[in-house]
Amino acid sequence: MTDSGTAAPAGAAAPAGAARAAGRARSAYRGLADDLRAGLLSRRYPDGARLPTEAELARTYQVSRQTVRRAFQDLVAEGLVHRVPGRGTFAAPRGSRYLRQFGSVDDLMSLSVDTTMRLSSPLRRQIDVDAAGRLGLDSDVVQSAAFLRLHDDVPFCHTAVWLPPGVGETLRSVPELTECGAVSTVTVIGLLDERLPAPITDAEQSITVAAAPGRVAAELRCEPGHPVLRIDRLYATAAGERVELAVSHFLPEQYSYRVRLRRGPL
Amino acid sequence: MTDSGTAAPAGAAAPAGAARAAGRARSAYRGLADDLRAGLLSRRYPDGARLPTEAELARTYQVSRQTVRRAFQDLVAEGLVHRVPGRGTFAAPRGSRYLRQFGSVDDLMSLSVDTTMRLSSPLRRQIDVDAAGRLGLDSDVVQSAAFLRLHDDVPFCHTAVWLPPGVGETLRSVPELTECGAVSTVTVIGLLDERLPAPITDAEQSITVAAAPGRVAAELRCEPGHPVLRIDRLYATAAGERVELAVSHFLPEQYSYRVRLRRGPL
DNA sequence: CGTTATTTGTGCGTATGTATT
DNA sequence: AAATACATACGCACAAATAAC
Repeated sequence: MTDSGTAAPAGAAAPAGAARAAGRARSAYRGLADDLRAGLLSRRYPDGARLPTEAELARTYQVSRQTVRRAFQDLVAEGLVHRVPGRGTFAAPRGSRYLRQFGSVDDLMSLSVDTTMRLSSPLRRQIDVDAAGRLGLDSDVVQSAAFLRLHDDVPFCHTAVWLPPGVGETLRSVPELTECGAVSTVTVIGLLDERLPAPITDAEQSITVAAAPGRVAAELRCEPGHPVLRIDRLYATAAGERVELAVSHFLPEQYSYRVRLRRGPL
Repeated sequence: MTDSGTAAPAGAAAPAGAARAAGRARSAYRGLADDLRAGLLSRRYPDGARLPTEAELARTYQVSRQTVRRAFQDLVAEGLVHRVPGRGTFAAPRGSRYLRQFGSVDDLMSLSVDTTMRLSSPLRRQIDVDAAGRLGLDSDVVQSAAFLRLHDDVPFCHTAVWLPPGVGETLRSVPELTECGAVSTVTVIGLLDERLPAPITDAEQSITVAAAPGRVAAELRCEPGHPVLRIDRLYATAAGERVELAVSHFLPEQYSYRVRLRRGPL
């Protein structure tokens, strides 16, 4: 047999043929990719393990080989598998465990899994030429807030955020950002992603060393001028609209930044 | 007309029909992706500009619409374009200019575009339990070297590298790594990529702040203990074989690390 | 050594769905 | 309502790499 193929000269595209009990539909290839991703992250496919072939998956999932290929394209792009012609598809080493899976925007959003944030300066209107410039605004008006991030009640990071006025308005009713001292596990970027019409797809980071400014040092309980890791992040939508500038100072004694990089073409 | 399509019931795959004067072939969709990528990086498509439609590209490049789609899939994965159903395909903002295009392994290889490296400690066999452990070796034997990276003859980074013995052997005949004081524009990772059988596809980074160790400080001409940006990089092949550990100390006054992050699924 | 079977890679045609204009 | 444009899905043919024989 050449491909898979029962007969069906032209597949009706229908929501996606196969079963789908609860959740929303998604597409066939995404569903398959989700399944495989789960297997990879859960170590059901250990490091280096060979995954089923395209033909096998096409049979068991009752989809065409092309659909299987489409699913694998995403997994390759995510660095979860690598493929070798004539040999097969293999689970990429090191699934997750103690290592941050991959430097992605979603990672930044889920930073809060085992940390909490405590608001130290509530969201309010402000004039800031520099921040407005970096956000690409015409005027100098921004909205800004500041908070600490804690791990086991110990502060390890101070973050200040600046938002375009319109974007800040959408967060006006969020108590986590308006009541001084509020403790929560939200992230600003997570809140924005739920409220903005366009999803946040890009983040630009700049990482360097800085001397802790007075106020930051006071809140982090270190001496002013103590060397800290400074990370600036500028978030944007796919269309390039900049929606948040965040400047964080991390205590290096308690934090190191990890990323995993992949190669471009394949 | 539904798709593109002249007739040709079953396309002969042939090297790829169209023109190709000099270089090696590649595939049709990669060639198209290369062309579009060049146009995007060169600002021929400015920020937010709308690119030709799938149908248009299929016509002008004499390929099927599927092939155009395949090319766009890569560009989307690279974050160079974003697509909106019913509207079109758009150049992602901020092509390159003063900003490092994207945090990828290739970036690290081409770090040397406007910098030079000067060998301060030639490649030689050595015992190092820690490095061997991080490289996943059974024995404690490694090969190691150290060098400075210069910009305008000013050192801004000190790097030490450790290699598994077998990997180090492949670099034995490279004068840039064996003659003390040698000045060049190579990168260790670039040299390895040319010589190893398997390509290097992964790099894992850890970034933190450190006090400059004595020897590093002396070579960077700063006081010992000066706060510096420390970046550890562990390179591996797709199969997970670790081939190089590099520990770099950057003078933060002259260097900041920039990365651009993209969102996972789309 | 070549032959063959397996497995992924490339290219194309087609049909249909959905979002936007 | 219609046209445009991207998204999904399927099928097919052949190429190229790999491994087993």
